[in-house]
Amino acid sequence: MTMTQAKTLTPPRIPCDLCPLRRREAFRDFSGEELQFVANFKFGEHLAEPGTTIIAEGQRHPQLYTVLAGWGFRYKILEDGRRQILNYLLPGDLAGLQGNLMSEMLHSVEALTRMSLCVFERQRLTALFRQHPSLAYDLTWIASREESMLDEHLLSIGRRTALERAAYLLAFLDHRAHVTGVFGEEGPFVLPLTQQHVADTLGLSLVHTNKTLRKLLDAGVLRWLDRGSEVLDPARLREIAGWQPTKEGRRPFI
Amino acid sequence: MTMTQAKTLTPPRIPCDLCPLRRREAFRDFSGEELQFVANFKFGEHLAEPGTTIIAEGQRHPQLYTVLAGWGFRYKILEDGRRQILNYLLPGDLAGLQGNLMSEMLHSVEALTRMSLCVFERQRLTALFRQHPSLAYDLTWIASREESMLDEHLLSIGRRTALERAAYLLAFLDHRAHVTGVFGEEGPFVLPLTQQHVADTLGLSLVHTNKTLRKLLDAGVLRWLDRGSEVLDPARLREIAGWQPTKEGRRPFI
DNA sequence: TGCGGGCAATGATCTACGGCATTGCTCACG
DNA sequence: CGTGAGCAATGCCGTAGATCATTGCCCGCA
Repeated sequence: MTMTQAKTLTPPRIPCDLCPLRRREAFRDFSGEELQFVANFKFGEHLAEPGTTIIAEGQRHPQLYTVLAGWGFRYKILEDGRRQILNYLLPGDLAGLQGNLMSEMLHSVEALTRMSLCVFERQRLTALFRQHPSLAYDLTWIASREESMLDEHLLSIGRRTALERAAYLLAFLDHRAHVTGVFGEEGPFVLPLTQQHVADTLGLSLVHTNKTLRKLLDAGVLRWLDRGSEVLDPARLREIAGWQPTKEGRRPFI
Repeated sequence: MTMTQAKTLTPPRIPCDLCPLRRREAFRDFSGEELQFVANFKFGEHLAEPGTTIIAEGQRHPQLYTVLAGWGFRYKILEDGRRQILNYLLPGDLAGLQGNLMSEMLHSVEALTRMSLCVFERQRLTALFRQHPSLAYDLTWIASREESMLDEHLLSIGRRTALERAAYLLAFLDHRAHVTGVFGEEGPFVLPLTQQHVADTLGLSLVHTNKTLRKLLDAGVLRWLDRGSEVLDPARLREIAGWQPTKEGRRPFI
């Protein structure tokens, strides 16, 4: 068994009342009662190394995850190997809700950086719905938020040019990364994607992605590092993309 | 005021216990108690003529809809008018849940054929969550199902060729139409899309869509009518698309 | 010390798809 | 009865983006 396949499921180490997400401005805090329930709901923690598969398409997967730290992504593949990245997972995001609530997973999830995840049991979802309507509501809210992101991605892939798409993706990720606080306080503010990830998200070939990114680099709105990029001029990037982030207030998480 | 802009909101005419969806095989029935709540939850009915806008992007929209009959679609547009159709609405589908639960709509909804919709008030959603966990669960289930459809669309637009995409779309719609029973008992089994709709769904130009469809017509898997098409060979179509519908049991609706 | 694998850069060619323009049909409407 | 709008079909040409191939760099590992 190689290092990257190692599965780590430890009992809760960070108690929920010290959950790092609670302190962040972007997130809504729990009421005392909710906190108590969630703490009990929490089943363990999972540490995922970069490149590790967290959820595999086609398998039954009895757990749900909330991202505590790090970057991941969801994807699907065609039989011949063509891969489409559907969305990225950042702190506060829920993984495993997508697709029929209880049956086989319809997509895979992989860690982009080292991630830590909060693990819940799917089974206990019904208890959550029965006992905590406010949390159930949050869950629906989260699902509907994911949907609206997918809507935007669909618009982007379907109707934007390669340059606009690339700008959109990076603007989108950079914005989300700042809001959720994955970067940490002081940076560096690096989006940890390879060009292959970008290509698989945009529905472009690797070569063409490289050439498209080059235009953004030459325009000085972006810097490419090894295995990642840094947005230098978010405003310009959004302008190229024809996209603006929608202001949101504090959002819920589970 | 022209005919196509007319808005019709009538009080409930079909009582919920006679709801046509309840009789269909694809849908789960309510318990007596649930039925009573939903009947009370129901605010009215809405009749939409073809081409009519039901929900407009950017507006606050205090209602939710469940499709009772007919076809509709959700879409977004870029500032310069490029349009992307995100998904289609068929009987049993919920419209208006996507996007942040309570704020401005992030997409538009338009009727493709004459539609009848069941109208609910968003505000009363909290009561639903408080009083009927099972229905709340269904709501989340529905949202997560919509997500998985979007995932598939994203895969399709991002990674399939024009021919595969077209085959996928038609196979997908044909399958869903049969399952939900929009076609009625005896047909005709016509997907009521223009080639412009197909193009805007697939992220292709109108001309190229026409040429791509032509290949499917020539192969005999499809028949094109005025303002619509009929799938002649579903199996072949799925094969071309590299897609199979996933078996589902009875699904909930609200 | 050399070797292979992951990542990025870039040139050369090919093709899938977009954009433009025209035609023809049907149907609604004055 | 004529006119115009919506929909589909199709030919021509240009281009965005795919595919193939090569190079270079860095790093982990034998």
